Formats: sequence, structure tokens, C-alpha cells
Amino acid sequence: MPSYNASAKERILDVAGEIFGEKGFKNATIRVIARAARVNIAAINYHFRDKESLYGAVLEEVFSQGFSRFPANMDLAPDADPQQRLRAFIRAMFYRLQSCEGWGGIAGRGRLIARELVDPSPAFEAILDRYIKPHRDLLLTIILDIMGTDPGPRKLMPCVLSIIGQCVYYAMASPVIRRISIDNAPTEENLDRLAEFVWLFSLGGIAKIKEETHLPSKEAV
Amino acid sequence: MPSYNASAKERILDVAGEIFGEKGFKNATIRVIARAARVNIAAINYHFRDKESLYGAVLEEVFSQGFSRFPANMDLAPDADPQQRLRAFIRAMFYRLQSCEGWGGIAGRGRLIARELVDPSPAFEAILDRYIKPHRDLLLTIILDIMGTDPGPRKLMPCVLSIIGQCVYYAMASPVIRRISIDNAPTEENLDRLAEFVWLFSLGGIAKIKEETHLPSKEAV
DNA sequence: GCCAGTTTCAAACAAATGTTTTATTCTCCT
DNA sequence: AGGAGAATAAAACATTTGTTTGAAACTGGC
Repeated sequence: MPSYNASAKERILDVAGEIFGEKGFKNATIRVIARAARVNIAAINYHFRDKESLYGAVLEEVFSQGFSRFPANMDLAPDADPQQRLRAFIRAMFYRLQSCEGWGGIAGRGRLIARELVDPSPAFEAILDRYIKPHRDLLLTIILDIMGTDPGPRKLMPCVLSIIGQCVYYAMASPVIRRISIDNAPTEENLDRLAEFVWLFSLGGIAKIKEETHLPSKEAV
Repeated sequence: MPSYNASAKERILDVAGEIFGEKGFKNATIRVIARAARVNIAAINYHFRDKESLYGAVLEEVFSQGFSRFPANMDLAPDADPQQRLRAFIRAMFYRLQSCEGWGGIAGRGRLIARELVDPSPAFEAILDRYIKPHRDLLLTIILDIMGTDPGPRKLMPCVLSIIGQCVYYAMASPVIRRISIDNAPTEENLDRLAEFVWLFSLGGIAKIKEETHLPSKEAV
């Protein structure tokens, strides 16, 4: 995070992430961003051409930093079994999405990603290829290793989506979750606890899916 | 769904749901809504005072219709066991969120709800009390019935969120899911298949959580 | 010391957009 | 038929907002 005396370009990039995340692309105005970055309005267009390009740069910066600060194998022993790899994957996802050091939880950049999932901007296509798809593939192999056998794409991909869905939902629906639940402040303790829960829940889910897959006797429709 | 010859007010309400869902509140302009509803711009302000009130009316209408068309006990036998009640709950949620008769999946009103989860509008507060919270409480009792014993709020509420999270994620991230997965068109067959998957996955998750809860021997930190 | 290139600044521009106004048409009751 | 109230239409208004412009200030190298 750029300090108070960082260059104008860095300050803009940093502040824009916060404001885009909080307000969304359309509601965030370059005037507000400029004021928060202590910069003239024209400086934004000078350094980033236009608002949309600035947004693209922010998106790339946010993903790059998020994945390098919290890689999917965070705190993982080199010889860890697939269950522990899943645990690390989920925990990294929680920290990346919600911790202050990551995408900042409720008020911060996490919502920027949430918004992209709901309606992706043009700049998101590159993010998909560079970050999301490799991340999905990693989870795919972890699940395959846990199961031991391939249940086929009709079961495997939903496993991926169910696991990612849980992680993402906590982050993207946090404004509502805070209203219908409690204890969801993104403190380190809560993130660890929730990640642990989602891990166990998902292990149970994977086991159940595997069990049902290898009991094809019930209904051979 | 109001027919071609419905009253102007009905046409506006109907069309506004579609356009708000597709573009979001800020990006949807009353001029576009007016043209699509074959109505003068001023008619919107005449019938709904201002844009924000129109949005509030749309939100209420969307939730009211969604929950009455697909109640959480959809197709459920009166004497069903808690597992079947969970199945119906999840299936109703998928249909409500994604089917054409419901909130219309990808291009339709489903994304309106997704946007509300990410950043709720002032009008959402009432929706929370009238629809979301009772819905959450219903799921709470179902999970309690499945488990048989109360694992405490630290385990119970996350179960709710994990289940709802899976359902919502399929709907709200559908633009991205379509890109990283396949077979996710909201046809009746696919919705049934996915709901069935999420049901099994969640049953496994609940079982695992229950199992871990009643093995408190491992680490009594 | 001076100059080319870079960066910052204030002001203005043009387009979009929610809202209001005023007039006209429609509807229905007596 | 007539008229009061509801509904619709066209135009104008006031703001907001992304972008551009042209000048000023700054920076580093000769």
C-alpha cells in the first residue's frame, strides 16, 4: 500500500481500488478519486487515459497483489495430503477476500471482485485467464486427489463451484450477512474459524458425493 | 407477467424489473425504461414519484412474486422428513433464482437480487424483514431437525450460510460460471440436477459438522 | 543557465440524466 | 353533454460527470 508520499500514479491506483470497491464503477466518480488521492482531475486522464482504463489497471493490481500475498498453498507443508491442501486453499481464499491485508472485506476491494462476478467488465476477461481459471484447475486437482477417482465432470465441476461459492458468498454478501447473522467481522480469529468450518463442510460434501456416485444402483434412469 | 395491453403502471413495473436487473440501478436510465414500456418519461415520475421509489416497488414486486411462485416447501409432501424438506428448500431456491418463470436467471431479475446482496439499497431493509429473515429461520429449523441436536450458533448459522451461499453463487456468478464451466443454462433439467447436487453436498456437510461437533475430544483448547 | 520532456493545474466543454412544468387528452360519473 | 380528475405528452431545467485544452510548474541532463 503506497504511503502518503507515494507518486501521484501510485496514490491514484491505491485510492481508486478503495473507491471502486466501495461504490462500484459507475457510482465512483473520478472527481472523488482525484480528491482522495490529492491530485488534479486531469492527472487521472494523464496517467491512465480514461476512467475505464484506470479501472482495468486497478483490477489487475488488486488480483496480482491478492494472489501473491495469499497464494492458494499458503502455510502449506510441502508433503501435505490433499485434505490439507483443500484446507489451505479455502483459508487462503477467506484471507484474500476478506482480510484487511487482502481485499479488505466489507468496505474494501473485496466487493470489487463481487461486482465483477455479478457483471464482469471488459477488463475481467484477462483476469479470468490469468487468475481465475488456473485457480479453478488447482481446486479441481485437489478434489480429484481427495476423491481418488474421477466422478465425471457432472459431479466434479459442481464440487468446485460449491466450495468456491461458499467462500465467495461470505465475502460478497457480507453487508447482508452482517444483518442476519453475527460474529462475522473479518478478524483473523473469525476468518480462521469460518475457513475451518467451510473446509469441514466441504469435506463432508465431497465424501457424500463420492459415496452417491459409487452407489449407482438406486436409480439407473 | 403483464401482457402487451396491461396498464402503463404495470408495464413500467414489469419492464423496470428486467432493466434494473440487467444493468443495475445506476446504469438503468428512466428513459430506457420508458421507451421499453412504451410510455412517456414523465409517466414514470407520475406513477412512482421518482426513480428510487420505482426501484423499491420493483424490488417488493420481484420478491413477492418469486416467493409465492416458488415457496420453500414447493412440491413437498406434508409429512416429509427434514432431509426432504431441505431438498425442497434448495430446489425452490434454484428455481426462484434462476428459472425463467422465477427471477429469470442470467439476464433477468436474478441479478437484481445479486446486486442487492453486494450492496443493499435503502429499499432492501424491508425485504430483509419480510422475506429473507423468515426464510433463514426456516432453513435453521430444517438443519436443526436433520442434526437432531443443536450444535450451537457457531456451527448452525454457518451451515445456513454455506447452503444459501451455494445456491446464490450459482445465480449471482452465472456470467463467470458460464465462462469457466459448461452445462449451466438454467433449463429445468439443469436446475434439477444442480439442486440435487447441492442437496447431497449439503447433507454430507451437515453430517460432517455434526460428527465433528460430537467429537470434541481432539483439541480442547 | 537553459531547454526538452514530464507532470500538474484551473477552466471549460459536451453529453447524459433525473426531475419538473405546462398543456393536452382521456375517462368516467352525473 | 359537461366537467372534474386522472393520465399522457413534449419540452425545458438543473446537475452531474467524463474528457479535453492550454498554460504553468517542475525535473533532469547538457
